[in-house]
Amino acid sequence: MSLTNRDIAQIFTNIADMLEIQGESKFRFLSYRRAGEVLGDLPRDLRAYADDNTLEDIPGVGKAIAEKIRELLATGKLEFYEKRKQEVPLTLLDIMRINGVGPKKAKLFWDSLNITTLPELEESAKQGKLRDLAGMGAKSEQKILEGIAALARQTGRMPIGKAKPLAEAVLKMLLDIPGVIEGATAGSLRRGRITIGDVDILIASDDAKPIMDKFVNMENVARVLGHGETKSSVELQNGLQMDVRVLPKSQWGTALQYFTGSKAHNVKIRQIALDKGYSLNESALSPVDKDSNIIEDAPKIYCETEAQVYETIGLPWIPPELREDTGEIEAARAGQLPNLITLADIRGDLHMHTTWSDGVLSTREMAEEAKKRGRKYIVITDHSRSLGVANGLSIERLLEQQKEVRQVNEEMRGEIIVLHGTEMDIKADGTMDYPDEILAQLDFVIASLHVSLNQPRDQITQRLINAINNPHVDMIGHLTARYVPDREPVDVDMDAVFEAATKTGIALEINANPRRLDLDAQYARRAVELGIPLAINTDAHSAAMMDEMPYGIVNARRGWVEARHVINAWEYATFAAWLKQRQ
DNA sequence: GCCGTTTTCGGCCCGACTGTTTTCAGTCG
Repeated sequence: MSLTNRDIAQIFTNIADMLEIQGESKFRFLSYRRAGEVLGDLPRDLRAYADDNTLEDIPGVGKAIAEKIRELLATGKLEFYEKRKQEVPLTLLDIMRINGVGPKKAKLFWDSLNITTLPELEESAKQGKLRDLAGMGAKSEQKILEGIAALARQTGRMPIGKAKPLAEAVLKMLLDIPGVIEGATAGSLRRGRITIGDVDILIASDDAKPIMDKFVNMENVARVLGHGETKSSVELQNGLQMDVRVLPKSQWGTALQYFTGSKAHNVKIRQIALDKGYSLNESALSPVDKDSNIIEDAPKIYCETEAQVYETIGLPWIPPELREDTGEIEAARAGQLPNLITLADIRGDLHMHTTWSDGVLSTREMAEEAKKRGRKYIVITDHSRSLGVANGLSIERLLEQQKEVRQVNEEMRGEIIVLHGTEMDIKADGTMDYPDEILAQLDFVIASLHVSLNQPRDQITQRLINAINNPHVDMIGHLTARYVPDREPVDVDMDAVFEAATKTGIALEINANPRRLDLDAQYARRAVELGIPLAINTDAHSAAMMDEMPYGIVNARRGWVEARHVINAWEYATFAAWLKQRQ
């Protein structure tokens, strides 16, 4: 079993934690942490970079880390890591997951009480052994017990589809407080990440106290983690952590920029600010001298908008979805930021289900709902015959359905165009679920993986390539079949899939369902680079799911996708012409 | 350990909050 990018990323993250516990140079362990962050989200397998000799082109990867990646790929092990594990127990890293416990505390417990695991720590806390340690007290001990209990409640990062509605409800409540001028969610939610670690809410107001008080007293709060004058943190009953910060409107731009992140993006932005003669923090840009010390009596620059912040340091405003330090700052400098797609660009929806298979609305109802949402054209794509659990259509029912779709299309002429297609299964043996002569009668054919998702990489890859090479298949649906957070993506050679897709001109889907968001952003970006057309579809099984399109848009924006890359952002005539030249 | 439109050496972001403290260290984002 070879190591995945995520396996390798985790090893570097662990090394970072270990080095931090050991009191290594800050910049050294930060380098490993950065490598861990970058490697988990790469569009290609590390092996491919190693084969191309381009490991060191990856930002955050230099000579030393590239060498370690090569060792891991070649041997499956890393001598450096094995040695560290001898020195720092791996279980000590679990202790650092407790809110309020960092490397210093972990080391303190280990050194003084020989604690290396969570259960040991819990036991010691219960026995009151922690309170007498240097810098500890009864209160800290209690917090550790609460933190351990919270850890058990948490199930890791929350899918954006769950976190976003919660965050927006809280934001709405806070916006109703008298004196509040403006409010927004920041952090990874604003950047549109697929999972959210905690929610950051910013409020512009001159009177923070009522906001702080209302926030920590919300009824779904399980635990108050902090309650300060301008900043408070709570843990909700479902385990989600939420932070609220209040600031004057005059500082809105710097604060929003600061708290949107990402950390890597901001580190670079602040460096650029320093080069321009300013120290940038969440409240202002402060002029500095040549030693980067703030000039006390020089006037600070306050920014009400983010655009002013970027402008002051000589850059155009960078959309939040791009702020991951994966080339957006260089692109901004060169005046080559992409013109990212927006929800308003979407004209069609090419993937949806009806009561013919496992949807809850009829063809006509889906068409009406799509029209309400401004779609100009849709494709009805129910499941194919082998997917019994989803009431997949036999060939007879498929052809019968076509008559109905044609009729609805006729009835709604001038309102919306309704096409007939299928979401066909790519079967476990790699064959397609309908014969070619049937597929030829459909307007649009999606091929998707739904079964035997645990097959080995070669088999999964071959199944996808078979579908891509079928001349009737127009798009691959939710390519990796992942489900956030409980189902991992299939094990697939994406380079091989992309290569096949490039040859046939097939489209790849960005499924907008917030549990899927598949293709993931880094793959969407790679598809754009390779000239592979994309489609952003809701895969709606109901009217409500049609409203999930914004999740797909945000994910596409994270992948640097522009409207011109997206076939269902095209005018119908353009889309139809594309379909025709495929046939 | 990484990185370079001043640098291949010498930098590397910054403030709020908490709990323990009589002035600050640790954690977090």
